[in-house]
Amino acid sequence: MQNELVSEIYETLLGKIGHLHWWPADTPFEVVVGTILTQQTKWTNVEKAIEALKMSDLMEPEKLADADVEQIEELVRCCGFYRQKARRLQDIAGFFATEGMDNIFSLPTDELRKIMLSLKGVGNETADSIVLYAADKPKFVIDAYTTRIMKCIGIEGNYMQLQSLFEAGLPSDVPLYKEYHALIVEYAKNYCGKKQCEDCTLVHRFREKEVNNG
DNA sequence: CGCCAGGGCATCA
DNA sequence: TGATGCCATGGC
Repeated sequence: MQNELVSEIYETLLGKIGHLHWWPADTPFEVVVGTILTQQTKWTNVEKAIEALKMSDLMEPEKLADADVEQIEELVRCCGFYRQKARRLQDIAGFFATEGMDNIFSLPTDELRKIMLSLKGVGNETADSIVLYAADKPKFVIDAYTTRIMKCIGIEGNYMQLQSLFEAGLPSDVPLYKEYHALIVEYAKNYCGKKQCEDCTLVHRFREKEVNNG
């Protein structure tokens, strides 16, 4: 039942928006940096900060870990919460510099997720974004947009419940997970206001289906 | 000027 | 488990 719904939403979004090439980055570590910086911030700000870090030759775990935190603060200031983010970035960089990113990313998916969650500044969404977009392992990312859209359609749940719902309704496929999450974000950004859903044709479509079915 | 952005954490009930 | 306040800059 709900498994079909998950697939149908994907097909609808894909037809409406088309394929996206999301989260372009030169290295997996750059993706990790992006997951922290993008928290509660627009991606255009993150691009500036990433570029600034690269210009300062800090886009490597060892170099970022050894940098002055004040310098990192200035480079990521445009992303907001810059004092927290600078310290958290440095902590994570230190972790990867010590453990070796290849070693960490070759761990089993669930183990990797747990380790990422143990880092300060890494919650459910950021951990899953790292697992999926940096380590290329199948974990479906749930964000505020996903929660909002599903609630509009009539399905509520906490993070893990929604993640289980999506993963149960889809083949365990990394490119699919990546694109689906990207489609949800792109759709919601343009069509779903925080309060009103009047322009949300996706919601209308599935509400009609629901009415017709029962 | 007010609102919100691809969250997470400490604190409290 | 769930709700609340806080972190903070930038764009519209």
